[in-house]
Amino acid sequence: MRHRLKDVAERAGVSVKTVSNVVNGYQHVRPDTRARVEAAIAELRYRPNLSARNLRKGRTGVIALAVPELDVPYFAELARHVVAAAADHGWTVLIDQTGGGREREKVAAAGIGDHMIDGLIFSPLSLSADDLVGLELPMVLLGERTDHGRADHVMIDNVTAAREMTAHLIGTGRRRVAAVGAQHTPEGAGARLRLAGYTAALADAGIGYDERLVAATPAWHRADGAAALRHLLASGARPDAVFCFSDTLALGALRALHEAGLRVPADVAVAGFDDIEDGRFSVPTLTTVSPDKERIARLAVDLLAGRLAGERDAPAREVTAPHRLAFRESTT
Amino acid sequence: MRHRLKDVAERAGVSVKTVSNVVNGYQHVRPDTRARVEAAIAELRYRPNLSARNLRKGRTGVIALAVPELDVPYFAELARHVVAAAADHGWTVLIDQTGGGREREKVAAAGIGDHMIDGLIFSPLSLSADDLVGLELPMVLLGERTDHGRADHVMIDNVTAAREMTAHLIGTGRRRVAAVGAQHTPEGAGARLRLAGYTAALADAGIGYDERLVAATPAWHRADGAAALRHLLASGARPDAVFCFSDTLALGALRALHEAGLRVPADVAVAGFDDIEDGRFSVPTLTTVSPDKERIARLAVDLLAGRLAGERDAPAREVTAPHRLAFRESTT
DNA sequence: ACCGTTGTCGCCAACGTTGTAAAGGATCTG
DNA sequence: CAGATCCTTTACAACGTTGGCGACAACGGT
Repeated sequence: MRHRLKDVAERAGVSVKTVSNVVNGYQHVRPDTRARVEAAIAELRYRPNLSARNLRKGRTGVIALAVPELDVPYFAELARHVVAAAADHGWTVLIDQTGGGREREKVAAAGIGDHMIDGLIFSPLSLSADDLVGLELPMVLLGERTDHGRADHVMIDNVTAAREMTAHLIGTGRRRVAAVGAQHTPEGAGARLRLAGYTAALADAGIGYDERLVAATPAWHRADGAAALRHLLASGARPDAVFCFSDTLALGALRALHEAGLRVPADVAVAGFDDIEDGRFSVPTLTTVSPDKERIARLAVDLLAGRLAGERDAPAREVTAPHRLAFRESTT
Repeated sequence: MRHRLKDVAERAGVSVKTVSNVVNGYQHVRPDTRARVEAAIAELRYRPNLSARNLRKGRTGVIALAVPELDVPYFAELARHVVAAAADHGWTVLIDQTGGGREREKVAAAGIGDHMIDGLIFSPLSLSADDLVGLELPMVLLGERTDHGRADHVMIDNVTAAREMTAHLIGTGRRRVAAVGAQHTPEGAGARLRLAGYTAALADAGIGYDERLVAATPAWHRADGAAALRHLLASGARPDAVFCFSDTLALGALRALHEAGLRVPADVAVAGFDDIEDGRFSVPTLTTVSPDKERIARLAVDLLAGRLAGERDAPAREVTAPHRLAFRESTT
C-alpha cells in the first residue's frame, strides 16, 4: 500500500499540513523540520496522490493532443515536438488517437478524460465549427480548418505553399502538372486550400486547368498515392510533374511511377507536402513543402498556456507558422 | 463554471447519490426517476469530475504507454495498436515519450503522473533490472530486454527471427552477408540478440564470421543505416547482402547503396526488421521480419488487465508473440 | 392482515490533498 | 519590558465523487 501525507507526518512528528508545505516548497519551514520531513518522505518513498491534488487544485498539469492517426509520420513528428514544448511548461501530454471520425473527434473535443486535462491541442479532420459550440475546455486547433472564431488556431499558409510548389514545378519546364490528394468531402478543407494554390499557380503561368490531371483520394496514405498514380497513368493522362498534397501520397506516387517504368525526375517530377523524415531518404529524395513543425508545436502550446493563465475569454487568435520549400532530387 | 452532481440533483429533485447511481448505471432506479435525472444531466451538460471519481475509486481508467521515440515508425504503429486494444478495456492511453534516456525512463517507470495511471506498458531502452526494484505500479515490458522476473514481458523471438532472415539471405546464394545495427552498449540488448541470430545462421551455413562485415550504429535511424553503409563500402568490405536490425536502418542502407550506384537486389540484397509501412512502398520494397504488432499490443494490454484484476502478486510472465518473414523485392 | 422480501432512494463518511485563518513562539523596536 | 512584527506550525474545511448502510415503500405469499 502506498503512503499518504498522514503517514509521513506521523513519522516526522509534525502535522499533515507541514508535510504538504515541504512538498510544495513553502518557504517558511525551519530547516531542521524540513530535513526531518524530507527524511521521512525518503524512507517511506512517499509520492503525492495526483488525483487528490488535482481535485483540490482544479488543475491537472496534463494537456491532451488529439490527432487522427499516430502512425501517420507527420502527426508522429508533430507529437514529438508538442511533447517537448509542453515539457517546458511542466506539462505532461496525453495523446489521443481519434481516427478522424466525427464521433470520436467530438468526444475528444468535449474533454476526453474530463477534468483530467487542463487543455487540448486538437488536429481535427471531420469536425465542423458547429461541433465546437459551448465547449469550455481551453483548446488550440491545428491544421487547415477554416472555421474562424471558435478557438485559437495555428496553421500554415496552405494556399501560398501549394502555389509556390506548383510554380516551382512549372519553373522546371513542366506543363502537365498533376495534383494528387484532392478531396470533395467536407473533411477535405486542407485539400481544398492546396488545390486552390495549385490552380492559382497554373493561372499565374497561363496554363489551363485540366481536370484529368487532378486525382481525388479517400485518404492521404501511401497506398492512396500509389493507387491514384496508377489510375492516372492508366487513364492516359501523361503528367510530366505531380504535386502531391502530402509526403505519404508522394512516396506512394514514387512507387507507382517506378512500377510503371518512369524515371523521376527525368520523366516525371514529384513534389510532396509535410517534409517527413522518409522523404529525405527515399529514392529519389523528395522535394516537399516543409512546415516548421517545431514552431507550430511551440506556438500551439504557448497559446494554450496563455488561455490557462487567465485569458480565458480573450477573442480567438489565428497564428500562421512559417514554411519553406525543400528542394531535393525528385524535382531536379 | 461546470456543474456538479449536486446541481443535477437539485434540478431533478433527487439526492446526489441517486444521480450518481444513474450515472453509474445502477440497476435499481425507477424508470421515471432515471428519466428525470437524465434530462437534468442533459440540460446542464453535466460531466463527471474524473479527478474526484479517481480519488474515491482509487482507479483512473488510464494506462500509460512509454516509448523512446514517437516518430520512430515502429513505435508509432505499436502505439496505434495499443490504443486500440486498450479501448476494448475501456481505457484511455497516455503516451509518454522517454527519449530512451535512463533518467527519463526511471521517471516513467516510477509512475509518470503518480496515481494518474493504473498501469504502464513500457518499452525501455536504457533501463536495467535494478531500476525496477520496489516499483508498485503494475507494468508490462515490451521489447528485447532480457531481464527476467521483474515484470510481465512481451517479446518476439529475436534470435530465431534474425537467424531465419540471415538464412534466407544466404539461401539466395549470398556469401558476404553484412549485419548493420550492432551495439555494444548496455542498451543494446535487442542488437545483441539479433546479432546472435545472425552469427548462428552463418555457422549453420558454414560461413566464417567476418567482423569487417558487422557495422555498429549509435541508434537505429535512417541516417545511421545510411552512414553505416557508406562506411562499409568505403572500407572495401564488399557485401553481397545486408541484414539491418531495423527497417529504418535498412531504408537508410537502400539510400546509401543507391548513391553508390549499386543495384538492389542484383548487386546487394537488403533485409530489415519491424515491417513498418514505409518498407512496403520503398524502391525496392523491403524484405523484413514482421512481428505481429497487433498481437503484441493485445497481449501487453491483456497482461496488464490481469494484473489490475487482482493477480497483483502472481509471478512475472513472459510471453512470446509470433513473427514471420515478409519477402519483397529487396532480396529477390 | 401480517411478515419477509425486494426495490428505491437518501444520509453520512471517506478518498488525499491544499487554502484559510489563526495560534503560539521568537525576535525586534522604542 | 511592553507591544508589535515576524516566522513557524497547526486545525479545519473543502474539492466532487462513491460505498456502506439504513429508511421506507411496494409487493408477494401465507
